[in-house]
Amino acid sequence: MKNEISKAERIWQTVLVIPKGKVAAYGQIADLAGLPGRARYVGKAMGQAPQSLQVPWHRVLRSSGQLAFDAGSQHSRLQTKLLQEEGVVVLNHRVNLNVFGWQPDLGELLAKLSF
DNA sequence: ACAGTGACAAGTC
DNA sequence: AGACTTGCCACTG
Repeated sequence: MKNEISKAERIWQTVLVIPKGKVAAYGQIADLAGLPGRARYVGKAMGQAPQSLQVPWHRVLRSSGQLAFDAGSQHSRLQTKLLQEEGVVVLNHRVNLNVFGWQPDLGELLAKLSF
């Protein structure tokens, strides 16, 4: 025990702030988590995130709006399903960021992330 | 310490 | 629009 809050935890915390019905890009999460340029690490950290945190990984996708997983894979289907259940329209393995893209509010970030 | 790896992103053709 | 190239840097063996 030594490092209090690892980078991965900051990422998880940030993802947890994504409101239901919205989606965010990996790079965006990395940026909000205070780790600009660490988009790749975000994805890796997601895989390590424990279930107990209930991280809404399905609300995280690529900057282009495409799902991060391979089309047809079990993961992508689950992600699509979860998103649609939240009201997010997923067409052709992608999401319209103009409509469902998350635009973080400074107030909420301060309240939940306390940066 | 070093090299390989990666749920990405932006640029080029 | 699709395929390829480069940059990024934390993590792992």
